[in-house]
Amino acid sequence: MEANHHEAIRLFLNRLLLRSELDERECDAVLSLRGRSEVIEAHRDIVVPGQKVTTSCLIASGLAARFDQMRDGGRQIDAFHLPGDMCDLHSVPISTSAWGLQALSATSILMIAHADLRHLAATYPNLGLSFWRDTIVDGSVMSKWVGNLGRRDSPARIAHLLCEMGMRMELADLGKRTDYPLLATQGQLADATGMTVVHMNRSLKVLREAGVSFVRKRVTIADWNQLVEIADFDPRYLMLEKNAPK
Amino acid sequence: MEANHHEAIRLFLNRLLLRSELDERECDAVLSLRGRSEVIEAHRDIVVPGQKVTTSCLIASGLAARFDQMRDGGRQIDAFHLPGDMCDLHSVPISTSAWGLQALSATSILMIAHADLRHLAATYPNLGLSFWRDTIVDGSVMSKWVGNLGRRDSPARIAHLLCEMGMRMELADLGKRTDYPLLATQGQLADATGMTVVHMNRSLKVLREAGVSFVRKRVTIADWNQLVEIADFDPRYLMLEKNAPK
DNA sequence: CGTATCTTTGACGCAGTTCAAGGAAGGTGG
DNA sequence: CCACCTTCCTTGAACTGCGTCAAAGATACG
Repeated sequence: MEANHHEAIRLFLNRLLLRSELDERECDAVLSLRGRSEVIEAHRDIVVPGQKVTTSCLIASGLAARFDQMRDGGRQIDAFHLPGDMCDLHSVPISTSAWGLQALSATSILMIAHADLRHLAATYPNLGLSFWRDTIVDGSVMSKWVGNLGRRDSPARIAHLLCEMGMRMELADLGKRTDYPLLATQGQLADATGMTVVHMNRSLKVLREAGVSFVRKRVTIADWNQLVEIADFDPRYLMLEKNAPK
Repeated sequence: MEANHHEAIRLFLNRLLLRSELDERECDAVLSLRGRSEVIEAHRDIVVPGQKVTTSCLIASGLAARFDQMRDGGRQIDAFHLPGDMCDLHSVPISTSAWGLQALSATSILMIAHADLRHLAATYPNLGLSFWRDTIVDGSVMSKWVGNLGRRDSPARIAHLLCEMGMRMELADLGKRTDYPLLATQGQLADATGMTVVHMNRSLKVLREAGVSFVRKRVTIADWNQLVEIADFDPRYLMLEKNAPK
C-alpha cells in the first residue's frame, strides 16, 4: 500500500507543479505527507453534506464526485475528482462543507490530516500559495460548469464535459484526450450535466454520430476538433499557465 | 471620494470578519489599503474575459457580475458582487482569468493593486488565510449555483437567488432580507438563472402570487419562510461560522 | 448461472424557447 | 415641463427539447 501512497502523492505534486513553481524543499515537503489509506466501493458516500471534516481526501485511484443534495433526494454533481486531486483542500481553512463527496466507481483514497496541510502551508508560504491556487482552479472549473448548465443544450453540455475530462486525464497522464477511461455510469454523468438518465442516453446517441463513443466506461473521440467545436470548448479556464513564486 | 474609499474598505473588512478572526493590527492593515476609484456605467464591462489583470476590484456601490461568454455572444452570470465584495481576489495568485466582469447598474469600484494585497498576505499570514477563505466562500456559492441550474425549475431558481441576495444584503447591512434593492434588470437576472427574459418575466409573475415582488429594482418578500420553502434554501453554504486563526 | 445494475427504446406531456408586438418607465435635450 | 427616444417590461401564440412513465435488452458480478 505504501507504493500506492507515494504514487498518489506524486500525482498531487505534479498537479501543483502544473501551475506553481516549487523548489526542491517544497516538493520534498509535499512528498513527505502521510495519510490513512481507504477503499470506498462504488456509489458510497465519502463525505456527507454538512459533515465536519478534519482530513482532506487525496484520490489515489478511481473516480469521485462532489455533489449538492436536493430536498427530494436528487443530486447535482458539481465536480469530478480524478487521481491526484486533493478534494476538500477547501476544508483546510473552513472545516465544515455544505457539499458531499461520493465515490462513482470503486475508489481508493488517502486521508490526510488538515493539521499536516496547515503545517506545510505555514512553514512554506509559497506552498500555501500553491494550495490557494489549486482551490481557485477548482472554482474556475465550477464557473465554467455554471455556464455549461445555464446556456448549452444537452449534446453540447456532454461534449464540454468530455473535452474537460479528456484534458484533465491527459494532464494527469492517465490517458489520451481522445481515448481515456471514465469510470462513471450514464446516470452519474446525467447528475453532472443536469439531465435525466434517459436524456443522457439519447444525447450520447447523437454524439455517437459525431464519432464520440462512451462504451464500457471508456471514452473515444474520433475527431477532437469537431468535439471542441460542438462543445464551444476553450481550455483557458483550466489555468494551465505557470505562476512564478512571489 | 476619500470617504467613499473608506466606506468600501470598511465593508470589505466586515465581510472578512464574518468568517475570520482578525486582530487589531490585521484590521488596520486592511483599512490602510489604498486604491484608484472608478465609476462604471450600467452594462459596461469592467474586465473582459481572458484579460490579464494586475488589480482587484472592490465594489463600493452598485452591482457587478462575473460572467462566462458563449460563442454566440450569450452570457451566463455566475456570481453577483455587491458593495464590500472584492472581486478578482482570485487573481492575486493567478493573474489571468477566463471570466469577465460587468457592471449591472452604475457601479463605483476601487481598483486595488495585487502587489498591495500580496504584500498584506505575506506580512500577515492569518490575513492571507482570510483571503483564501473568502475565495472558498465564493466557490461554495458557485457550487450552489450549479445545483440550482441543474436541478431546479425556474420559479425555484429565482426564489433561491432572491433568498441568497437577501441574506447577503442583510449581512452587508445594505437592506433587510425581506426588503432590499436589487440593481439589475429582468434580463440580467435571466442571465444569472439560465433562462430567457420572457420566461423570467413569466416566472416572476408566478412568484408574485406567493407574495414576492421585484418592482423598480427592489425586492420585497411578504413571507420569508414560504420563499425559503419554494427555493429549498439552506444558508449553510454561505459559511457563516467564524473560523479561529490558526 | 442467476440477479442486480445499467443501457436502450417508445409514447406522451409539459416547461421553457422563439418570434412578434404593444405598453410602461426612465432619461435627455429643448 | 413637455416631447422624444431608448430601454425595459409584459403578453400571446406556436414550437421543441427534455422529462416522465414504462418496459425490454445488455452487462457485470458473485
